[in-house]
Amino acid sequence: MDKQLATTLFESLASGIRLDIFRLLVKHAPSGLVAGEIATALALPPTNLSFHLKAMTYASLINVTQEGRYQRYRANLSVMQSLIDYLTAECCTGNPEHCFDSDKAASCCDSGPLLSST
Amino acid sequence: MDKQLATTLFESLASGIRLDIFRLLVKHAPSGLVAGEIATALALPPTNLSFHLKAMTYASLINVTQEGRYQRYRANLSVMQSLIDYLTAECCTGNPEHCFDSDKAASCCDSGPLLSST
DNA sequence: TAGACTATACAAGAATATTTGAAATATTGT
DNA sequence: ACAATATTTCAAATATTCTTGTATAGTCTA
Repeated sequence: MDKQLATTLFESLASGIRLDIFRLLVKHAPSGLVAGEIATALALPPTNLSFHLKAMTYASLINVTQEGRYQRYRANLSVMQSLIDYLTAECCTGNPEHCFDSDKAASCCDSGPLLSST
Repeated sequence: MDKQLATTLFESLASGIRLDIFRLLVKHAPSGLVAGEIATALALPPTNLSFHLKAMTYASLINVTQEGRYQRYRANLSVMQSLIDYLTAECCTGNPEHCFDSDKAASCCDSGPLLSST
């Protein structure tokens, strides 16, 4: 996770429409949805949806596979996880003990629960 | 954490400059930095920095306190934590068992480690 | 192959964000 | 009060993103 990817991912989430798309796909993980289902669910014109799906796919926030004439989209949950790691890792590079207030610090910077599985 | 706030926070992180600012402030938590120090560290013209600081402050991603003629900025780590919660909570609302692949699912959706402190 | 269906590519305009310098505000020190 | 310092506000130029319609490409069924 470098800065460029992180920025691109945040851009992908920084629009109400794209956030809706992502959340919809997360709710429908792991089967995903085809473009038409997303368009219906969110009441979006197909071209506009396609514009956002393309941006999100380029950012690797979602994945697409072809199914006949349909395009099936799925949330890329592992890159999302990496982004979360990237965000929280920051708080450990400097002064872990000061990162969050007491209890939060424990969950972020110790070998404890928060995002430290690897 | 509603959608509006989440979108605003993502917008705040969706620029290389603002991401740099945030990461810099996270590294300097909890003391923070005054505007001039940030401008020097990132080699930014003061007006441009001010523009971004204002946006980030409005989004509540950072906080500001006045110190004489200086403005001291600090990363708002708890709102960041809420944003992470918001992101990962999504994967639990639908099909937790399918959310991440096996091991990842455990860290995200069980009462286990990941972001489940509350 | 024809015809229907799904989705994307392209292009133009509308809307929004970014950057910068000049001016303004506020505080400190003499 | 005056000059110096720190930062913000404002306005204008530039750049980027978003939205939509039309046209295009691929796929399915008969």
